[in-house]
Amino acid sequence: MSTETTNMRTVAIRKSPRQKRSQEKVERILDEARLILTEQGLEQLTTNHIARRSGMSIGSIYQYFPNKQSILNELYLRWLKGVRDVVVGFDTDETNGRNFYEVAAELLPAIFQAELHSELDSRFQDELKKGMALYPELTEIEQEHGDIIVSTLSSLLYRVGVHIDDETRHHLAYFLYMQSDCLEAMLIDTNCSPEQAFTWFNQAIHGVMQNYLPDHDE
Amino acid sequence: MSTETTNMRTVAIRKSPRQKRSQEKVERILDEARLILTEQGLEQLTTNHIARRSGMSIGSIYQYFPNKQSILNELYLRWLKGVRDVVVGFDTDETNGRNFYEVAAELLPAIFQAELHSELDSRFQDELKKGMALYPELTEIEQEHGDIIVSTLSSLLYRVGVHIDDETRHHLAYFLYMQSDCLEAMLIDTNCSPEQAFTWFNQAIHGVMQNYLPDHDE
Amino acid sequence: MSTETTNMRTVAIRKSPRQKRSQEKVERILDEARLILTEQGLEQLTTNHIARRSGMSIGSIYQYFPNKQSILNELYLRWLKGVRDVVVGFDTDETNGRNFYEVAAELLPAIFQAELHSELDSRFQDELKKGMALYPELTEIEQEHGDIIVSTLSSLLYRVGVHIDDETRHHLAYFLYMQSDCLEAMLIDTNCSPEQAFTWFNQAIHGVMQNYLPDHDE
Amino acid sequence: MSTETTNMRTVAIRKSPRQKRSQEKVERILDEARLILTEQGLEQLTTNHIARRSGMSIGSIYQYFPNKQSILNELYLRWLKGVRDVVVGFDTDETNGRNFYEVAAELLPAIFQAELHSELDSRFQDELKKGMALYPELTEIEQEHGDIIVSTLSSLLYRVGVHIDDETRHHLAYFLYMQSDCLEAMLIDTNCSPEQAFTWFNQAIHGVMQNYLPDHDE
DNA sequence: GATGAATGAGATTTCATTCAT
DNA sequence: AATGAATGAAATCTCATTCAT
Repeated sequence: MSTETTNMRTVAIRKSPRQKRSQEKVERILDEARLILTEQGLEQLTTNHIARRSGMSIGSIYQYFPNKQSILNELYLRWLKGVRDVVVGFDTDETNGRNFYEVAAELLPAIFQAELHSELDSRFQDELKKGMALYPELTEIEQEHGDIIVSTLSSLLYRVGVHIDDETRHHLAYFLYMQSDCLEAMLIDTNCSPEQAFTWFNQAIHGVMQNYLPDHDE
Repeated sequence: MSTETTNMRTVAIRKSPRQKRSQEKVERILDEARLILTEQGLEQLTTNHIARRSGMSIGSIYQYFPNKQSILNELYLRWLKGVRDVVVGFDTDETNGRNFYEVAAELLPAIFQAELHSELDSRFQDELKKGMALYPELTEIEQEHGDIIVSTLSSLLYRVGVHIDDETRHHLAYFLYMQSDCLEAMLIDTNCSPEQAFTWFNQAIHGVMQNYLPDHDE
Repeated sequence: MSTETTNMRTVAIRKSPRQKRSQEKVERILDEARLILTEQGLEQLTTNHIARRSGMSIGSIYQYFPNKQSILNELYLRWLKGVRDVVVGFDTDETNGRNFYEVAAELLPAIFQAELHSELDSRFQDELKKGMALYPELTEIEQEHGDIIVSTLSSLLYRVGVHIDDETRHHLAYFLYMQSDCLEAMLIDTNCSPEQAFTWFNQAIHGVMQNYLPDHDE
Repeated sequence: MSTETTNMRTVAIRKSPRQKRSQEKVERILDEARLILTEQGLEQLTTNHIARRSGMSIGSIYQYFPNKQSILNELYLRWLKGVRDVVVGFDTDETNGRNFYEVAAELLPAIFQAELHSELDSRFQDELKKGMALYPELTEIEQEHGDIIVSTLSSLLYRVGVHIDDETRHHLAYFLYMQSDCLEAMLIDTNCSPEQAFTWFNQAIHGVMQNYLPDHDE
């Protein structure tokens, strides 16, 4: 009965919440779950707890979500979507031929903002990641998400003039994705000034990218 | 009831195991716990399970560890110590005045090797991360660990000639620490060749460090 | 707290469904319940399930039945009625003075046929028995049913000439009822040929009845 | 998710109760379960209920039985064993060549006594049978049991001189098994005198068996 | 010191039934 | 009459921890 063999459960939201009332309830559940995660951590995220705090009955929770994990799932999906939308938003013809460093200078802060609206969200994100460790399904979701991000970044690289073989470009995109992750960690975990951080990461990225870009610098 | 204050339990090992027998028991418990974690996952890591597999009684476990969490704690501490030792091992007078890039070229692979000895260890590490999801104390341990690593790297930076103000050097050390993390993720998650990855990360590090290092390159 | 007094709930059908529409709804509920029982088993027989499948609201179900149990009750009553009707159908003046063995030779197969119309019904019957396991009231219904059958058989015995004291005749009727049960079990559980089974049971019945019947055989 | 597909669970007793203490606990649990079944019926047989009534903690129940069903299982197994032992006890060379009716006259009351020690046991038996309807595993147990009984009876028939083909003799054994069941039902459900009942069933059996037995009667 | 039986809080989930709309 | 969202009691089972022996 190792984790790998956990039988796949349905984790989709139960009712397609067309009606406003239903939608509100779903939101209330998710909001409360997010608050518990942020304030008390994953261990305290029990179904009873969510019900009590959101002023609903435990039965109501199960009217909207088939099981506890699906709540975590939904939170995670929404979280990732925010980030993905930002990146995908840049993947248009308008980016074609633009200067990479300019695009990066816009993209990085945008991603950063999408991920972290507030300090609270950083705790929330941590707890979500913990949830990922526990529920393999969440990891799958993240992998898909990561694939999309990296593919999009790869496409972006092409648009700004990186015309190398697909595989290397893909790896390069992954490298950049990682850098944005690191930047985020640095801003969260240390009191380093954003300017300093941005400068360093730009230099780091520049150190690699200068070999792949046309000579915009001159 | 924020997580930090939730459990103020004692998680240190119970008896300073001076006697050889005691020490052996502690090791047996930890070994068995590691095996269960690696072979069967965190879900199967129950105190009863550990007791049965290690041929001891459940009561004996509690003679040496105040609670289950402290076992995970100890495992995690030892794991981190391995990595830390590598870094700290470079923090000697012998490093004074050495070329940074040379040191980095030795340090990065060493860290990488310390973290992942084998495939088994990667499973073990995953399960430890799950443990972190459930026991906030483990997260604290990791933070302390990170602090030590970063401090040591900062000290290393000084030794190789980065004589800037302490805070900035500390941040710079953090930046380097993150880069080693990224490198690891890249090698695990993609099929990028190690050479390629090492090249990129060296270039990235170089992009930043060249501004802080004396001109060794010439 | 003996079982008999545990639930003194109303289990009768709620409204005397004079109106055609109401009657139709009652039938729809019962039909759907029977289908669920046959196709999916007692575990899936939930009020929500019945409501969804019959295209009605859960509230409507409770308009026509005071509780879930009363639905099972009604199904069971109808089922038993089928068998009872067969037996009662023989309890008319036309049977007066007929040869017992002739009557028995008609009655036994008729009962058998009434109980088991098809394979589906055997599943349905099984699931009803599960229901009996959970709802003691169903057992009471079966007892009443048995009483009626036995009384009717007793009356039949009188009609064919068994003019012994009432109590003994009642017991004799019970004996015959049991024999039909055994015959059924034998035909279901073994691959014994119906002819063989009928022969044996006729011989068994004959062994007892010959002492109570006028000498038709000669 | 019909009953048939219920995944087979372990239903064996958990600890081989070598120690006296353990054995006593197992007995206490089973005794209390039997009492609940007899006094309150299958619906009231919950794990919490058993724990409370037996003055043990719910955890203790699960120390000795892996799940609720296994308790019912054990009760059923023990019950059946009593009956089986009686029948099998007759299946020795000493029975060879004995008069069938004599053997039957000893066997039937013996079976009857083994099944029903008291009035209470009849209710207990009823509830066990209900349990059978709910838990398919119990049905399997009963089928095996029935097979053993019938095979043994078939062997007995051979010993007393019924030398017909195996299949028919097997069916005949089944017929006799059913008759003992009926007799039991009659004595439980009606106030018919045991003498009367035994007489009838002997006559019934005689009606069939006279065709298969050597002429002991003369 | 060692044992392991006993404990019981607590987690997830179901589903009959109610009642405001 | 009809609806179906809301309720919450109740059921099964786990497992960290204690403590009498």
